[in-house]
Amino acid sequence: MSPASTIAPDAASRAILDAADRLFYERGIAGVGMDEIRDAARVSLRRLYSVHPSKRDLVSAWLNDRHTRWMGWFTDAVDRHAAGGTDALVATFDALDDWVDTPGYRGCAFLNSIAETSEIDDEHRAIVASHKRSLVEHLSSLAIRDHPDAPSWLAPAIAVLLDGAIVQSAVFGDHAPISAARSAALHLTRTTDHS
Amino acid sequence: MSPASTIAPDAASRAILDAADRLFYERGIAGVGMDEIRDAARVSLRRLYSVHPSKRDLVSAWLNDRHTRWMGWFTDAVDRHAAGGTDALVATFDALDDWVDTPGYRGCAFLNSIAETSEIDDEHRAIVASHKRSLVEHLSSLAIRDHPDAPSWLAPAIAVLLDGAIVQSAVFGDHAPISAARSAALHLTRTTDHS
DNA sequence: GTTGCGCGAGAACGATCGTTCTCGTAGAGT
DNA sequence: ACTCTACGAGAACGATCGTTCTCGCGCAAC
Repeated sequence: MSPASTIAPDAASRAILDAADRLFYERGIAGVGMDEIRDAARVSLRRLYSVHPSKRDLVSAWLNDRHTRWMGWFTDAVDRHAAGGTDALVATFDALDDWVDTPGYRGCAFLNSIAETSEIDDEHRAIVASHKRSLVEHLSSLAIRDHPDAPSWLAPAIAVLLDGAIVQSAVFGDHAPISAARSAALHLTRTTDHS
Repeated sequence: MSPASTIAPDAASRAILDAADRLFYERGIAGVGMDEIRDAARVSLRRLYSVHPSKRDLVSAWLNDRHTRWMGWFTDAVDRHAAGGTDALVATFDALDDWVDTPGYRGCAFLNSIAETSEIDDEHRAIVASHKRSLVEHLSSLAIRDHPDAPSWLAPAIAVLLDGAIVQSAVFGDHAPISAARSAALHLTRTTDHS
């Protein structure tokens, strides 16, 4: 099937997406050339372009891949922190706390990618919007489960707090915004339950 | 002093910063070339570089200029909306509502500028961090004035809600995140006063 | 064994862009 | 009037980068 000297196609695809994830996230989309993706993924430029015919296509594939991986990590981390008894909506900020400590933390890759592209990139915008929408939906399901009598704005407000804490912790480089957001979330979940 | 065929130096500086503001904000820093700044500002490339010796220098000057102008607009808008009797901290979201309706709204220029530069730009990061810090400080002064007994995390939490609402309204293109954030802010200001 | 196809390595191409240089000219000082 | 300076217009340069092309080799089919 495939010659021994070349990597299997699916392994190459995985390596490409991994390389794109690391490089695009740490240095921005415009700051990384296709040749750097090639070097990091250990594939030829020819194969890179045969899998992703353009950089925009690669960026779309990267965003889609990161969406599923990030959501998986996020739900796991929230479950883990909520296992101790803390409210799941509040535990989202504990998960965020873990993330910020990761070396190379640069905020939300989706928000960053939108910020650096001009208005022309409709496809990337759509992916980012759908990512944020599914985040809000996940928080809504948590809210309905744990706070069925809370007002309908609770989950969207938690989502706003989350995104705000993500970007501010990236700007300031510390955990202060997260802890303020967590305090607000704790207060909200405790005082809006039967209203 | 200055020949009739050339614009006065200070007027040229103003025109350059105005052009930079419109173009950089709408299309991103990397998406705008120096020649487009020149065309929009109606100056020569030579004068542009004599005022700002590099694009990074121009970006720094633009960020500093936008900081003072944005803070002026923001405090005015908050005062205007708070004049009707609404809490000043809550009125910040009414000001944000006005902003989002502005044609060409693309979120926070400072967050966008950080998102598109790699880690190398220490100067830009410092300007953005100081901008956000003075925003938090302004909110803190409002909180101390109107809610002296509120917990210390109230103002930072409002700041997180503000930034989250700014970026989410840019991503979704609607006012829903702002209204959710406003509801949360209203609830927080009403229920944390004597604790 | 020979032919042909597919792929990796990397050169090459074309566009973009930040920055500098050249040239022509118009005004100021004397 | 002459000269010198300063400036605008725009060409030019060099670097970067997305994308494609060329070359050469190795595996496979017959």
